[in-house]
Amino acid sequence: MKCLTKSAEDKIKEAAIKVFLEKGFDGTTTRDIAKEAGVNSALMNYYFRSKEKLFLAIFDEMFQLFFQGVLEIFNKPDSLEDKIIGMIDYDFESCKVNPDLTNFIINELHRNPERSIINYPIKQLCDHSLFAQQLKVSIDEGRIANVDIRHLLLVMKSNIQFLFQTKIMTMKIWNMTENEFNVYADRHKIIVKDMILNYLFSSQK
Amino acid sequence: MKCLTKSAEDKIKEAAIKVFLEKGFDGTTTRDIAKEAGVNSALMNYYFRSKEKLFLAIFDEMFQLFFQGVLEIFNKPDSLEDKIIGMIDYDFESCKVNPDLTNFIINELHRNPERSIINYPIKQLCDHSLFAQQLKVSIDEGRIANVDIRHLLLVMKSNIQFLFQTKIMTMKIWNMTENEFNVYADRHKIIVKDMILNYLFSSQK
DNA sequence: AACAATTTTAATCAATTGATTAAAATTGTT
DNA sequence: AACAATTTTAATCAATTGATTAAAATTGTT
Repeated sequence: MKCLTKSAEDKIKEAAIKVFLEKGFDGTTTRDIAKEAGVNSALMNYYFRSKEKLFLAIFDEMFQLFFQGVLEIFNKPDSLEDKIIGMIDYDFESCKVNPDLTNFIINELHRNPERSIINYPIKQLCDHSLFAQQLKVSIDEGRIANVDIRHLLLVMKSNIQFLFQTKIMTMKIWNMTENEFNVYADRHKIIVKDMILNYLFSSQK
Repeated sequence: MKCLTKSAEDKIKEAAIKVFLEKGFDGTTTRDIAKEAGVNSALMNYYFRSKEKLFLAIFDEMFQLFFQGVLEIFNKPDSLEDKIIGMIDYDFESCKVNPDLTNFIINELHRNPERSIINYPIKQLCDHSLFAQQLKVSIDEGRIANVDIRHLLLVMKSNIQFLFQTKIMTMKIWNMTENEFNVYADRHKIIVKDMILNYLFSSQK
């Protein structure tokens, strides 16, 4: 981003991110993307060769974004408890900023696992994280419940992501306004934090 | 289903359920459905008038199926604790039988909220359920944590549905086989049950 | 300024899509 | 059996889709 005017390639990529996330691969036409980018529709093929290649160019990036909260906090010098709280807060805010992301990742992986290739080494980054180490020590010392890191991460992600994934459904079912949903979501976050921390720290079994 | 041979209309509807759930509205062509049903592709329009009307004919039914576990257990004569366990078990098994359902409902509501109309009165059925009443009594008597039914239901659904929604992602990230995932899922169910019951029953606050 | 390389455009392509039509086949009723 | 109503079929439609092409415009280099 060293020039003031974005290159056509960047404009297409940014437009692709926006439209793909909104409508999914199947619901997106190459003309949608060109229009959103404000470029001639043949340019998409000039720079990216095909709709599928353009999709590939953005998918892994979006996948990384999906795990950014976890990854950023993994190696901070905070306590285990603070990290768990931090990850939940981070995911919560991310879902507000980027409401289509979770659905996009899950749906594309579900619809076309072969196309949606993941290059990002989550497992390695996780296994070698300070977080994993802190968790192991805490378990060994009997300070928290014996729970594998994969289950812990999933519980955190499930409760926040699903809350926002089902936002429209929730609003329809319970007759909520946008504001009422926000209150509901804030309350839910508190419950989820309590529930997870309570499970980990006060129920040695 | 009083005749041995299914009517074309039924065959189309069944095929529509299968294909729509697999590929979503955008990813499905009317020819896909006709082929799956084994009927001439013009028959779809003869019986349902359009792709969208056929979609509407199955969406509400699928939405109902999504909540079937909860609804079936709501008014059973079991204890609150048994019902919570029962709902988790039911959802867990449903996700195995119908792995596309959660994604379908969430994604279609997300993609096109206007098209995906919900007629099923979840709120009424919930508010007037024995479950809601049991929950209220237990809270009033101080036997469980003070948590609104909407949060409780969401926590149960989140942790099970998201587990299966992210099955492919989980298997890719952690390098799991199908069998390893099943072990992982079984273990996760136990953790989720423990966590929820523990939060409700042993942490009055 | 002259030229080559790169980028952008308008026009167009074949394939696919949701949908319609008119005729054919089947079914039910008298 | 004769007939009308219903169901099914093959053929076809216009619109949309991802992609290509050849020419035009722009940019960078000498």
